[in-house]
Order: sequence, then C-alpha cells, then structure tokens
Amino acid sequence: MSKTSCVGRPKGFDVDDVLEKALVVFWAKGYEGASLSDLTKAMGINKPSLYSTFGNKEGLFLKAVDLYEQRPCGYFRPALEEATAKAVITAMLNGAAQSLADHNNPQGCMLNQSALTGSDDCESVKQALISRRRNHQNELKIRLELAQQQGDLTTAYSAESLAQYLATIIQGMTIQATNCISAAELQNIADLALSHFPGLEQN
Amino acid sequence: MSKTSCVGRPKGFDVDDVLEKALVVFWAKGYEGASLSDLTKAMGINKPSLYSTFGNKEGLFLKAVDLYEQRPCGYFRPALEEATAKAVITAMLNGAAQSLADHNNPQGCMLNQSALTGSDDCESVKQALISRRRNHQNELKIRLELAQQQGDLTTAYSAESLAQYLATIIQGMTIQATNCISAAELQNIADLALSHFPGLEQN
DNA sequence: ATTGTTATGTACCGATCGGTATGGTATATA
DNA sequence: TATATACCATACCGATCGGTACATAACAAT
Repeated sequence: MSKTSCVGRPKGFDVDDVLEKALVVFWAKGYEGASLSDLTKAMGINKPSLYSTFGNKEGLFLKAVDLYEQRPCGYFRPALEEATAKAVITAMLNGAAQSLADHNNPQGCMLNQSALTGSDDCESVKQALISRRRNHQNELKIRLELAQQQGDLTTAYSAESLAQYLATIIQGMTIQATNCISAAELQNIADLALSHFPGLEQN
Repeated sequence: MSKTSCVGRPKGFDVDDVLEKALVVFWAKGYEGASLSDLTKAMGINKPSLYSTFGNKEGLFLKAVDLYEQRPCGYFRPALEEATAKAVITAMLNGAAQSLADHNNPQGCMLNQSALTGSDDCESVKQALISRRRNHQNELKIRLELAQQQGDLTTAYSAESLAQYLATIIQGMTIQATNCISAAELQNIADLALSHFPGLEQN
C-alpha cells in the first residue's frame, strides 16, 4: 500500500524513519507517558498524518514494538542460534548487558517497562507486552529443550524452569538499567549469572 | 489515632485506612495510571479532603510507598536480621516469592513498577523510587559485608556485587509476577536462585 | 447561644488528553 | 488542462487530567 501509492500527493515523510523516532519516545516514556504531542513533535509530522499512517496511538505503539524487537533488542534471535546451550545463554546475558548499557538508547527495556502498569485504557497494550515476553521465554525454552536432546545441557532441570530463570535474570537487569548503573556493573551481573547458571556451573 | 485534632470538625475518615486504599490503587495502576477519581473513589473521600490531608497526588503516593515498605513488602527487614548470609538470602528469596504470589494483593512490586517510565511530570517520583531501590540494595550490601566479616559468606565476590545480583533476581521476579505466573513457578525461581547463589553453592 | 476552626460536598478551573472535521495543496492519470 | 486522489496544516471536539474556590456542616471553646 505504501510502496504502490502512485496516485495522489505523495507522503512528505519516510514511514520507517518516523516510526523509529516514535520508538524512542515510547521507549523512554512508556505507552501512556508518551503523549500525542510528544510523538508528533519527535516524528516531525502532524496528528492526521500519524493517524492515517498508523491508525491510532495503540497501532503506532505496536508497530514500534515490532521494530524494537528487530533492532535494539536484536541480540535475542542471534543468541538462539548459537551452537550450544552455554553459548546461547552466554550470548543472551552478554547481549542484554551490552544492549542495556548503550547510552545511545533510552534506559531499560521497552518490552518490560513501557506498560507494566497503567490506567484501564491500556489493558490491551499491557496484555500485548505480556504476550511478547512469554513468547520470547517460550522460544528460549524450545531452544533449551533442543540442547537437552543434543546432550549439551543437563536434564536435572526442565528447560522451562531454566528458560524462566534466565528470563527473570534478564528482566531484573532491565530494572537495574533504569537506575543509571554503569556498563561494568551490568556486565558484572551477567558474569555472575553465567558463572553460576544451573547446569553450566562446571565452567 | 486522631489524638491532636481537638479543634474544629473532626475528619470523617481514618487517615491510615484511606491511605491503604490508595496504596492498592497506586500498586495496581502505577503513579500516573492512577487518576484522582480512581483514588477518591477507592478511598471513599472527596478531592478537597485528599488534598488537605496529603498535600497533593505526589504526597499521597510517597506516603503510600512508605506504607508499602512497612506492610506488603515487609519480608525485607526481618530477612536482614537473620543470623547468617545464607539465612538472609533464603528469607529474601522466599519472602519475595510468597509476597509476589499473594493474590490478595495487586500483581508485582510497587517499588519497581509504579513509575518505571512516565511523562516528564513524574520525574521526581521516578527518582524517588530509584532512590528507594538503591537504599534497599545498600542495606543488603551492608548486611552481606557483615556476614563476610563474620566469616559466613565468601569474600570471593564483593558484598556489593552479591547484593546487586540478589536485587536483580528479585526485581526480575517482580516482572515475572506481572505475567500471571503461579506461586509454584515463583517459588521454583527462588529455589533455583538460592541453590546456585554465588558463595552458597556448596549445599 | 455565639464564635472560631476545621472538614465536607459541589461545582468549577485551565490544561491536556486522544482523536477528527475541514479546507487547501500537491501529485498522477486522462 | 481537467479531474480524481491522497496528504498536509489548522483548528476543533468531548472527555479527563490534577487541583481549587466557595459555601455549608460539624465540632470545641467561650
């Protein structure tokens, strides 16, 4: 639809471009904390353009979350493709530490912090983020199950438990990251977690 | 309780009572997500009563946080007074798991989730919560330093690192708790963390 | 009973919220 | 050039936001 718009006046802005600007605002202020005027100012467009392109505030937010999962949070999927359970978990923890310490981005993790609470109006957004978190955790579980089948991860604990445990640590790191801690501290947490991760303790 | 109010018309409500009602609203919806009408409805009072008693919304919130730290989050301080590092950490993790799984309360932890993001207006509240989290972590650090001096905690890691690591895990649990997971799952995370906690692995 | 003081209920304030109607403007097709 | 189509800017919508003015009601002191 956007690419084949050969009839009528063409858009005066690049859709991907302004979406990235919106992402930064939502990331920093959360879903409800980001107002329409915050968004349009950062995106450099007016409200009617925003609504005709993205539907409404919630639609814009969900598209921004899609983009977030591809870009800044991009350590997740490559980590899943590492060869062994240990390499997967290492890549996850180091990726989270580095990503969260990058001061070119807003602090913390968009999936975890942009709609943890809120008014009744944002219930659907809250649920959408919960669902994304669960999906990530489930993908991790599946990868760890595979590792157990391939013999490079202990079966003393269920893959589900281990995935949930790793997700918990990373989510805890995202809260720590909102406290203005240093990159070194974040990496230290990741190192501690890795060196004591259940099933990988033997080093 | 209202011992000094001997002049003028007496209050038609109990201050501690309505504060507890406000606490629940803030806990569930966050600082900005909780509107004045949400609050007054739950508290059963009108806005002028609220303002004359608590100053403004921020003042009410901060008093609610004070109450939160005494009541639902009350596992923290008793845990600090356990005899050994292992007992302290065990009490922390179990206390968090039980407290977060209690469905009589809103989901999650008020200190972590009620102002993680927000509009520019709530910057001071955000900072206040960051400061409370850091204080808790610091109290824990001091307790672990003592344990190191008393010889019941390894000095292979700094007390600061270990305190930060434990805080991270508990904060991660608070996010997990907003995902409607079961009490058993929460306890399982706590058990895993405890059985693999740096310096306590030997048992 | 009068007076002073404090609390309450109602009605209101300006500002901002998310969202839209409208009218002018720029482009492709014909 | 004529026309249809889509975008842009402005101004506006009802609702709600946090916060307050004001008149009245309930008490203590006198």
